Amino acid sequence: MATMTDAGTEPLFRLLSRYMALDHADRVALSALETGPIRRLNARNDIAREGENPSVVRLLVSGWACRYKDLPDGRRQIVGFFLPGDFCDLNVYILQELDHSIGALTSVQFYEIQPEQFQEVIDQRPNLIRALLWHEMVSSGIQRQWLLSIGQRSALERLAHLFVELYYRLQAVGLATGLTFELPITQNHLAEANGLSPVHLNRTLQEMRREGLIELSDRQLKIVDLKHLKKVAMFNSNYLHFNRT
Amino acid sequence: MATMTDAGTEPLFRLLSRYMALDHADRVALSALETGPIRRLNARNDIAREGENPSVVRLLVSGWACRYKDLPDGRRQIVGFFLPGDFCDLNVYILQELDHSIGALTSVQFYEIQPEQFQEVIDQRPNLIRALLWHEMVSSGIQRQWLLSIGQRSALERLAHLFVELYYRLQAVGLATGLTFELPITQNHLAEANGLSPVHLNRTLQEMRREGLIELSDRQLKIVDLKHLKKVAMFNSNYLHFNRT
DNA sequence: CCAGAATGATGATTTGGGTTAGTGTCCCTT
DNA sequence: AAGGGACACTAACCCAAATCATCATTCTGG
Repeated sequence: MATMTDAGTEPLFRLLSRYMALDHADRVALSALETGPIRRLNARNDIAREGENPSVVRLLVSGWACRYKDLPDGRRQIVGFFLPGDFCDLNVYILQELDHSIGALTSVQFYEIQPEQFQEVIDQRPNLIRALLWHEMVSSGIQRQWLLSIGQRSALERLAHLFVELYYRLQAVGLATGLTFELPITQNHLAEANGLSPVHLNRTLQEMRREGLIELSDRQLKIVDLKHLKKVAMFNSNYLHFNRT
Repeated sequence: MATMTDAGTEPLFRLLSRYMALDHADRVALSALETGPIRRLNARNDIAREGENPSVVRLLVSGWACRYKDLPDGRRQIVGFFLPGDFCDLNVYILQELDHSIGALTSVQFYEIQPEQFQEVIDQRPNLIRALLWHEMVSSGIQRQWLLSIGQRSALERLAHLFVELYYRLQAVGLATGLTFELPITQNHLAEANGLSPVHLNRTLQEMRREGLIELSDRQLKIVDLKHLKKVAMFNSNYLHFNRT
């Protein structure tokens, strides 16, 4: 499809700036990650498979990807979304074998960064390593929030919560305009992320439209009533830790 | 009730040894964490509350605790169990405000370790910091596995999976004898961890007994047919990363 | 030592969400 | 231009798990 504008490491820089004040030198250091070749992959392809031992760190530049796990009989659970500016597998530093897969949900562009190169960048900017660790902790907090959602929230509450979360995350990387953002994934993906059947996800979406919470068409999601949506979702933004120190 | 034997840092050492070969010097370094006073707390009390900013690292020595999140209307989801040898909040190094609570499920004993003291110990043993990071990654992998369970597995599969996971984890810290281990928590806790109602959890437990998968009484869980249990749970141990490098 | 919680166990009934089985529409691809 | 996927959407029916209610123990705190 039409190549999206290549935002480079800009989304990442914006994201990390939500956690702590970064300066120009940090910005420059980050952009050093852009030197490698950019990789592209189409939707419905895997970036990495469970069991593999990736040797590179991947930085998503455009498009959406996800972490997912599947069962032998085909059931699949998306356990997290990767948005532009996210690293897919920072844990490659510690663990060797992936216990989950990483899939492209849309066509994606990403950098494959060699560990040495990555090391070099963070070694020179202690602030960056702190911000990156912070982001990893936030990812872990998002997982906990999803567990709460899937374990306790109803379908409507779950979906409402996810939309608010995506809104905040996309806003942090500059991908929301007002209360509208692009939601380039399918209803099937949303169902897999929320532990719901595609049929029921569609029903829930209709309900949200009927209730005047959102508008969704042509992959554009518009939050019509943020306050109400947050109330339905019982949304508390503390877990995103978007508060600079 | 009767105070359990104080195992000190032994469970932690055993646990970390599952990830990488540790030597006597590592063992000695870890035991330096035992110098502080030991804290005790009864079941149904919180060790830390969401919103707090803990200033110490807590190492659980005996008893079970959990990480949980709750909703304004009282619904509660346990997002992870802490077993003896687990650190409750290593992330205190990075984030400031807790986005979840930590509760004692049984009476517990734990050390409260000052960050400086902790730092001192790991600074002298690079192997330890690596093993601890590894364990954090494994915790994160367990969260993903739970997400898969709650999102996709049936009640029976979920519970079977949890029991196998607990068996492996308890075995790693020396708390399983053969295929039997102490399960000191209530059915209510199991329900909250699995996103099920207490009633249905009880029924599922009955079913597991009927099927000859487990025996459970007086807080002792005996896995009668591990192979079958793993099959029912579609259990794949890769996410525990119990493979030394 | 007693009253009131917890805790485990079951039956009866209800419901949120799953399953099955379609429809129509837009792409791609060849 | 035709055939085949994806994808969004819907209706009818079904079922796994929630709710509500009750009862017997066993803790446990005052």
